[in-house]
Amino acid sequence: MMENRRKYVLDDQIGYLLRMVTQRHLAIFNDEIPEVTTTQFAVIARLEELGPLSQNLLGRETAMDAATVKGVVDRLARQGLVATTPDPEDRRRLTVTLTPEGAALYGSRVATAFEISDKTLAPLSGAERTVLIELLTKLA
Amino acid sequence: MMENRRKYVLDDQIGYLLRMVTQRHLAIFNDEIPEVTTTQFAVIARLEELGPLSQNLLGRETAMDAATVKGVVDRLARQGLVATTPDPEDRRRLTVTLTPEGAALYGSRVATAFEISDKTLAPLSGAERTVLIELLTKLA
DNA sequence: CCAAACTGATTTGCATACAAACAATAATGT
DNA sequence: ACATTATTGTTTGTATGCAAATCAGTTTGG
Repeated sequence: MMENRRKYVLDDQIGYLLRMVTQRHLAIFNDEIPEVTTTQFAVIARLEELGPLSQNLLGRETAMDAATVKGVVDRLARQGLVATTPDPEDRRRLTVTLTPEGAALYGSRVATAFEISDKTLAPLSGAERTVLIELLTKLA
Repeated sequence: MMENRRKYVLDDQIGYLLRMVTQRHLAIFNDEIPEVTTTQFAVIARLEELGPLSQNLLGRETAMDAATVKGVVDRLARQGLVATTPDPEDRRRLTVTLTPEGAALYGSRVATAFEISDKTLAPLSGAERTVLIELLTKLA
């Protein structure tokens, strides 16, 4: 008698693994860069890379929906790391700009951000890291 | 003149990739099993696997902290999928039990849960899936 | 035995995350 | 021109997720 039905082991499910690895990564990030969160840093990095963006476009560039990006931008603005200005061309738009303080934070923390990625991947060899990034990219 | 400093490309960072893959997975789950969330299903699956557990232990078994698991259990209890009873052995403890309704939901949805994992991994070959799960397990 | 340390649960506060509904504005087709 | 449609941003509601503080109950060391 063969038991053919696979057992649903939570720990083997992709969703559960993603959640746990994310938890570990967030903890490392929070230790190393307590001033901002991962999402806030993502916004700053994109603004540094692409220059001023409308709030909606910024959301698309950082994989956040409109409601989420609004909250993130609000909190960054409260910290003085970004500024928002109305767009005279399109009165619906809100342009989000990196402030000098935001740019300074980015400049002083990029190296640490790389270290955070390294620490997260520390249990893997170099080759394994490359494979993992490739596979996750296919799933993103 | 070699530019030696690596550029911080958000899309290559493990944290950003994890967030995007998780988003895709959550969307698939929500499509297929709208009655409960991924975390709620994780709680149900663990209770099915291990039987009644104290709320704190349940949290450890599902990688949720005490505050988070309380919310999840409360919402599951409101839906009648789990029940909580005080533990006479240790008056601090709250025992969480799967109700018949919860067990029925699990039974009727496990197969779909497998399909969800499959759909999430659909862009990968069988060999790639195995590798990915192995690598993520090392990072969890 | 009993103070100190520990554990279980709750609460508050903050930060994502997404769905749904909405208002204002812009673009489009006829 | 103008009604339809689309886009941008805001708001509300629900659900994680974690830190920190607190309270109640249990265990342990001297």
